[in-house]
Amino acid sequence: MTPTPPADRELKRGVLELVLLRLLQDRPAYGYELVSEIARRTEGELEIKEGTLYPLLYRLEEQGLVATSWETPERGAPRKYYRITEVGEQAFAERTERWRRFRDRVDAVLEPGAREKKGEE
Amino acid sequence: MTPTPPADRELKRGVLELVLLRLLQDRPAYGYELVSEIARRTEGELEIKEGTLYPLLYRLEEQGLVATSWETPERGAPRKYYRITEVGEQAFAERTERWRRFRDRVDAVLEPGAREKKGEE
DNA sequence: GCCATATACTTTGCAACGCAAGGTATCTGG
DNA sequence: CCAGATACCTTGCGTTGCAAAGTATATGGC
Repeated sequence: MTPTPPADRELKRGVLELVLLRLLQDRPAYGYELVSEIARRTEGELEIKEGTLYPLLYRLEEQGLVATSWETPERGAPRKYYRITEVGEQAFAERTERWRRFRDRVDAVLEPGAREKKGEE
Repeated sequence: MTPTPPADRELKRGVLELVLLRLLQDRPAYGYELVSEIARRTEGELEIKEGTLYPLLYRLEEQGLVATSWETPERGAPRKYYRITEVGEQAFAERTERWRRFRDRVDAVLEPGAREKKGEE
């Protein structure tokens, strides 16, 4: 018996990058921090594991949407900070638009009262 | 060279089954018909190919969410009709709820004005 | 000093699923 | 008879979330 059916796995695909870019818009952050930050900001709905986050960040970096820099705090292990780039901002805008269109289309289909409304009956 | 990077591909995952169940709520339909029906009802946003649809339908059938029956029209090739089951109706309700929660969480994070609103500043 | 624990990053291998590409069979029209 | 539309099915691949395991540094208790 799963505490809360984590069947949402597939739902996350396609929005995780978008969500990450959004978080980095507020301020640069390091990976380990983002794991809990995502869970908090999405109220656990999009909780991800390290095995998901790091490859995801590498992809964003490859695409030039984020840039990195190592920083060594007074105490604790070194951190790799990620910040959003200009290109990343543009990508964020585009992908947000895409998400909204997608979301609206799905909602329109799900709408119980929709039922064709094409005119004919 | 992909004409338009099908980045939306990943977005579809997780909602396609839901959308299919929704369409079958209106009336039973056969596979080939659903390909164009989905495109029409979602204004092309969730357009899918046969290579996607059929395996998807098999999965739904395995899960007992839809049932099938062959029908041979007066003219044309035989058709395999899919209709939603009782279990399918329940699954639809649950998954719709899940979609709404997911959608709202994503929207809440994207919201430009959100910026923490935790109380502290 | 040593070891458990927490922090922080990385990698490997697996499974799910959309899709391109190809295949089969039936019917219709020229 | 054959081209094309209809309708269904299958194989193989790429992407990506995740479990699991590994590395390294710092801290506190003994």
